[in-house]
Amino acid sequence: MTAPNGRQADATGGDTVSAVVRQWQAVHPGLDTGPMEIIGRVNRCAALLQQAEDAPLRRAGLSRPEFDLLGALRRTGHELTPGDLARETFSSGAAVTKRLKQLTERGLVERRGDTRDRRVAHVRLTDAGREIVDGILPEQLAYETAVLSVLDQRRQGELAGLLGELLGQLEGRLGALRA
Amino acid sequence: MTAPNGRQADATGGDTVSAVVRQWQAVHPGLDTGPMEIIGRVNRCAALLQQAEDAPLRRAGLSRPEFDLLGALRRTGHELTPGDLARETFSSGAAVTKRLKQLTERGLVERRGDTRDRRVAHVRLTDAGREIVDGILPEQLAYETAVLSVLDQRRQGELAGLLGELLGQLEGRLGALRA
DNA sequence: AACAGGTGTTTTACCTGTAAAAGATAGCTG
DNA sequence: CAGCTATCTTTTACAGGTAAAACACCTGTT
Repeated sequence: MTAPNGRQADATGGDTVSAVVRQWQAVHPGLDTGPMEIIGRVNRCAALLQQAEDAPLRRAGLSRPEFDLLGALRRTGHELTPGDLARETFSSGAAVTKRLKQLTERGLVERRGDTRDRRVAHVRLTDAGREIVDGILPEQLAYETAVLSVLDQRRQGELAGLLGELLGQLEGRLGALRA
Repeated sequence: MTAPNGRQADATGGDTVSAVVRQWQAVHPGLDTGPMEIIGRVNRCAALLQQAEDAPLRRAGLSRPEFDLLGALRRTGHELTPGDLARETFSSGAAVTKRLKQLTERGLVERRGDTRDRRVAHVRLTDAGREIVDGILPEQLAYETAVLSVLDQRRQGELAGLLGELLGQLEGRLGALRA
């Protein structure tokens, strides 16, 4: 039970999180460690997936946040303001400013000022920008498909569904809880 | 369908990820967006949960990485070297060094050199360190329980199980895929 | 018209993480 | 035992994010 070297054992106890949970149980018996089994795993999956995920992006010299920004422009299909991009990519305005600076220098996006309201800028993909997104996306998705293929199709569907429910609820209520 | 303001609609389409997927489908019809529905959601859930999760920690003036480090010491129950801590918390050695510096200054951990091998250090919790972990952990878990309660018990179990399977596979194979 | 307050964006100062190199030490090998 | 290589940890240089302040500009009010 006390997994000697940190090596994994069977199905439900095969990840590092369950080993951590076992350790906590030994130190604080009876502790309700239920949340860890979800939150701990979500965090760890996110970390591992991002690491793996970045491989195809790196080849194009893009970080994931940069790709997210370009992707937002591509999938909406129209110009977005820096503020829109911040909302769309869930990052701060300041972060968007910095990324836009670099992406503009690399010629992947262009900006123009609004004619009516001179505070706002409109950002759009250049041809090079659109090409790079369209080139990477399929590779990216293929790579992700390969990574996820460790789970059979049915489980992938279940997982996607459950995560969607959780995320929908969190997005709706988190503001409420935080207040 | 094109959700006007970014507001969510029904059950399976209620999160931002499904809105993003719909946008991609409109631009690249037929694209296999399956992976996004898992990976995108995992990433976004992780981001939201961490944000929410930190609330009880902040009251104790700890960041999550700091708490993870202290937690590793607490749950293993014995001294760990910086290298052990890096492995245990999935962070780089350099990051551990920095965190240890701060935690030592705050009197939450102590270090002593190894007598045999003078390269290695051994880190342990001080009484104050142990108390802070034991004080926060229940609050932390209670908070997480509340956040997750948007999902009923059965779904939480299913989700934990699926994530465990995925994580177990990823931890086992990711090294292999990366090679 | 002047201004008060609000909004969109950028700047500043700072904090934390990383990769790569440096530093220090162990332990094998000829 | 001198030297080589491997290991553990820290340092350095730097990239990238954030919060808060600063800017620039709009808009409704008086």
